Amino acid sequence: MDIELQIKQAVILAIREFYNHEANEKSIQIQETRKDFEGDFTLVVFPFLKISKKPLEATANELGDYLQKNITNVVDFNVIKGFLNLSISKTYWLDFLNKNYGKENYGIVAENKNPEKVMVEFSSPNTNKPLHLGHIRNILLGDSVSRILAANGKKVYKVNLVNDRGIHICKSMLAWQKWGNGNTPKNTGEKGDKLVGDYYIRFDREYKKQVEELVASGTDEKLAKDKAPLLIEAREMLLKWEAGDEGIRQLWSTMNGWVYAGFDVSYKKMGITFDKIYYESDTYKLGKKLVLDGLEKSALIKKDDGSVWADLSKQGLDEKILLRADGTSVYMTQDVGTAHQRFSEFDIDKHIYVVGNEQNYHFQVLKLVLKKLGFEWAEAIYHLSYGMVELPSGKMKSREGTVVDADDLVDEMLHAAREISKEQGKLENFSEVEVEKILETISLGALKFFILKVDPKKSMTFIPEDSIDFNGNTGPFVQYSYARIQSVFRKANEKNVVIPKKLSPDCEFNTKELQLLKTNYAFGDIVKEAGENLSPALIANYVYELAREYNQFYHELPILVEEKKDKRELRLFLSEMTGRTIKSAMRLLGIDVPPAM
RNA sequence: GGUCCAGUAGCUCAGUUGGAUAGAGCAACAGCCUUCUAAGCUGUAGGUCCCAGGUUCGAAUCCUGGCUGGAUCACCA
Repeated sequence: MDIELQIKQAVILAIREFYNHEANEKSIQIQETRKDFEGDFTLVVFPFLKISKKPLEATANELGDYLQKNITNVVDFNVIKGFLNLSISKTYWLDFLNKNYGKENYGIVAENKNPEKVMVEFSSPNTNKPLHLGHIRNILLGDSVSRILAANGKKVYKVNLVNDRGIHICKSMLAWQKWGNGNTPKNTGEKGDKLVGDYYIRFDREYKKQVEELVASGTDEKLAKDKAPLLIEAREMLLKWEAGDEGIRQLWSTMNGWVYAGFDVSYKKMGITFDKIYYESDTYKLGKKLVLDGLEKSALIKKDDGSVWADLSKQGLDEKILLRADGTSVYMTQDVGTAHQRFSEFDIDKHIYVVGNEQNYHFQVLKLVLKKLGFEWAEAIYHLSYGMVELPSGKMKSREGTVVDADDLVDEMLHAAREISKEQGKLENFSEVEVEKILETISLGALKFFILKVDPKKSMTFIPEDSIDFNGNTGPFVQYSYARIQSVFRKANEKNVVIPKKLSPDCEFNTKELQLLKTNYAFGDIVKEAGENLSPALIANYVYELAREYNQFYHELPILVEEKKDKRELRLFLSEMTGRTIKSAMRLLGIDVPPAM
């Protein structure tokens, strides 16, 4: 049984016996002992003083005594202030090692027989411009969260909802019609999403020019923005699209096709896949029927002009429109529809939306509307909200060209990895194919780790130089530690050192070995907790700690030199455990594992 | 103005849900390559945890009030 649980139960018994009192679980706090003190686990004694009616020292000693006598694995204790530090026997830790040694995926739960089904929606790009750094944060979070959920035994569906319709697409289409000269990705060699994005920018430029001209000729600015000829044309195009105009539809699907080809390249570069891709052009009419049903049940209200609203004033919000006066639907209506469709189609138990925090209000409302409509799964939707990615120079603005393009960024990371490796002569003994593979692994690992280590809900600053740095709290450092561990085994093998299947019971630890062991011990809990909090950052920061412990440890303790046999075996054991834990953690983050360099 | 989120070292970030003397990396300084990979390790320096109250054995963490920054408050998606 888990030692922490064992201690907890013993404490309950002790309190019942000594003080004739039923302690509630929550008052019993057991934590890992801080490094500077002796012991493995610490019981906080303060909460029991009122019950024991005895001085601090006496209470702590009494409890410590009881635990030592009643739990075989508690071999010693000491009391410092209100903290009871318990030392756990070496046998317990050895058992832990021996038990988990054979597990290839230590800390990861296999898929249950009857798993909870979770859908994760992420990426969700518009088809009028290429992916940028903001999308990268979204994509990496979505991918990583999916992996963490899967590692907790859930069945995960990764889905993408492409926003392929609307006025913004029409702007790109119109600009291409006017100034495109028949350019295609094929005849220009340009990536499709970039090509289309260029025309979106072109539209904006020409549109601004028109607005300026109108203002110069005396038109009110607000009016000018609304009445610029280009915008009117784009609106007309959208109407035609909605009416199913064949020519427009043709152009639309051609240009979107270019964009998808471009996106595929970007996703592939990042190693991202989806189980299903939804298109808004297929789903934008969904939800209308559900809203009308809700109206019938009087869950919603109809105004004089015929528009339909949800009244959320009781929940502290205002009213939200769901159907316009002309009966057409809005974004919210659509989301109600797609959610309903997904819950019935996939029979999912939970739906996670990875969407930026600018939509916090939207998802708050969505949940309330679903509840109003009477769907019992309304509580099962979760908005994984994340903050913006800013640059040292400030915010990214796509129209002002200050965005960091996703492909460019990945390429730059690769370039930096190449330069640094060349400079240090790290990859001299590898073939060209191997070198390319390693560089890709490292540069992508650096990017992913840099993004994921930050708490999702916080906005973050992306510093290009720091992201490319391979020292310190970075992906390459974690990969490096793993590679070193692999190297230990390779060298051991060369020297015919056999790694035993089981450690002998008289194997001794020193403090550093114990530290590393305890860090490994925590991994399973971290995975579980990260799943509950939907936080890859937790894993990232943890695995960095582990890699650091490892590096400090092995720096001082050569393994393969002459020393007592069981000591050597213990270290090989620890290496392998640590290696597996690091590898598992990297996989949860979506970071590739490098070979032993 | 209403609502939500954030504020921790010069910079970028952790801080295990209220515990012991608040931690890393970067940048600065001083060291460590015949040992397994120096993409590393050791040390020095660096803190009003935004401010003020409150809750209690105990607060970076919880509550209240302020300050600063961000998001949002569309018949856009």
